[in-house]
Amino acid sequence: MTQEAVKPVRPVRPARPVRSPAVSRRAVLDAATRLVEEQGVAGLSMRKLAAELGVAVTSIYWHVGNREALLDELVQEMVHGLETLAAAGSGPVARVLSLATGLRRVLRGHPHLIGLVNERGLTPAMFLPSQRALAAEVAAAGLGGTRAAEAVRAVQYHVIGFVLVERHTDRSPEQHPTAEELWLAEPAADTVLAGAFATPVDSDRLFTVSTEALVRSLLEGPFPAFELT
Amino acid sequence: MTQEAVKPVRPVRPARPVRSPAVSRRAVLDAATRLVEEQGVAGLSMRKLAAELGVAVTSIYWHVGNREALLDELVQEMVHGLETLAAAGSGPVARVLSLATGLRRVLRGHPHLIGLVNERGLTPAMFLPSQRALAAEVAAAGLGGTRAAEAVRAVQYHVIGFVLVERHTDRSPEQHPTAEELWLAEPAADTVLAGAFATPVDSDRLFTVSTEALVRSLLEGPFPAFELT
DNA sequence: GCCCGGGTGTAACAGTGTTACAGAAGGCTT
DNA sequence: AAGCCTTCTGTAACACTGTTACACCCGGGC
Repeated sequence: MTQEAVKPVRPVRPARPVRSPAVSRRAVLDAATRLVEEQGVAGLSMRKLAAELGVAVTSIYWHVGNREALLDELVQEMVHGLETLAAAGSGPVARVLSLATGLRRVLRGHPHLIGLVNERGLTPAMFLPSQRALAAEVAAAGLGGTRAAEAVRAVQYHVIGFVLVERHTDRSPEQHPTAEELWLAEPAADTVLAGAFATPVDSDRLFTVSTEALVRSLLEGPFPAFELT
Repeated sequence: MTQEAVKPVRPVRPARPVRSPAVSRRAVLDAATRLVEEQGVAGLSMRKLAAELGVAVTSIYWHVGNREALLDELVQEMVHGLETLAAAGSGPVARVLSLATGLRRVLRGHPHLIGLVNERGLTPAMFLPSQRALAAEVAAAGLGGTRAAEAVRAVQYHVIGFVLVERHTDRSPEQHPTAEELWLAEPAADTVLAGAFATPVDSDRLFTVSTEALVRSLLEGPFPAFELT
C-alpha cells in the first residue's frame, strides 16, 4: 500500500538509461525555460514544448508529470539562483541598499518567473537567503527583535512589490492614456509639478530613491535604538 | 470606408431596445463581476457566464465583444471607484499616510482585479486621482518639481507593490516551507531575532510601519527643502 | 526463449476563446 | 401591407489548451 507504484507518474531517479531516451528531463526543463523567457508563462504549452523537442506530448508528461509541476521546477531553479547574494559597501544603509539592488537585479532577470513565485506563495522561501543577509545588516545597525524583523520585511515587500509593478509597466504598450498625457491634458495649477509628472518614470532612479528613503528611515528612524525590546 | 460597420461587433450605444433583450450589457458585466469575485479571473469563462445568464455564448460576445474587452470594462469600473479618495489628518506625513491606507483599502477590496489593472498597464490611469491628491500633499510639505514627482511615485509604487505581494501571501496554502518554519529549523545566532521572524507577518502593521517610514523619509528626508530645482 | 519495465506514440476527452452563419422580432420606409 | 434594416439570439463549428487511457517498442534479466 505504501508503494503501490502501478504507474510511476514521475521517476524519482532515472537509475540507468536502458535505452537512449529521445529527451531527458533536463532537456525538457531547458526548453521550457527558453519558451517561458521568450513568450511568457502563457506561451508555454505542453504541445509547443513537445513539438520544440520533436517528441510526443506524453513524453513531456512522463518526464515532468505536469504543467504545474514543470513550472514548480522552473521556479525552484530560480529560487536556488538567489542564494548567492552578499551585501557590499560600508555603513548599514549602503549595505542594505546593495542587497536590495542585488535582489532587484536578479528578479528582473527572470521577469516571467517572479510572478509565478509569488503566486505559489514561494516568496518566503525565495527570500530566505537574502532575508538572513538583510537581518545581519539590520542587526549591525543596532536594531533587534520585532523592530529588526519589521525592517527586514518592509524592505523585502518594497523590493518585490516594486519589481512586480515595474515588470508590467515596462512592457505596457501604452494602451489607454498615459499618466503623462493625463497630466498634460488637464491644466494643472502647478505647471512645474505637472511638467515633472509629464516625464516618463525612470525606474532605476525611482527604485534607488524610494528604497534609500525607506531604508534610511527604518534604520535611522524616529525610533531610537535603545527602544528595543 | 470610415464607417463600414458591416458587422457592428460592439454597439456604441444601445439606442433603443427594439426588442426586450434576453440579457443586457449591464447584466453581463454584473454576472462577470460576481464570477470573478467568486472564482478569480481564471474562473471567468464565457461559457460559464452564458450559462449563468441562461443565454447562448454569442450573446455575451455581442454585448461585450470579447473576453479581454469584458475584463477591460471591469477594470475600468474599478478604476472609477478610486476617484473618491481624500486626504485626512493634520500634517503632511499623516495626510499622505491616510491616502496610502485608503488606496490599500480600496485595492484590497478588489483582490482579483488589481492584478489585471497592472497587467494592462492601467496603473497610471488608475492612480491619477490619488496621484493628484498625493501631489497636493507633497507640495504642501514643501517639495516641488522632480523631487515631488519622485516622492509621489515612490509612494504609489510602494502601495501597489505591497498590495500585489500581500494579495498572494494572503491566500497561499503555505505549500513548501514557510519562512517562519525555515527560521525555526536552522539554529540561528540571534535567537531573539529568529523568534521575531518566526511569528507570522502582520500585514496591517507592516504596511503602516513601512509606509510611514518611507513617507517620513521622503518628506522630511536628508534632502533639505531648499534644494528644489 | 520469455517477461518486465522504462520510454514513446496515437488518439481521444473535456474544456477554453472565438466566429461564420442562420434565424427571430420589432421599427422604419416605401 | 410589404419589405427591409437593425438588434439580438442560437447552432455549430474551428483551433487550441491540459490531461490521460492505451498500445507499442526495445533493451536487460531470468
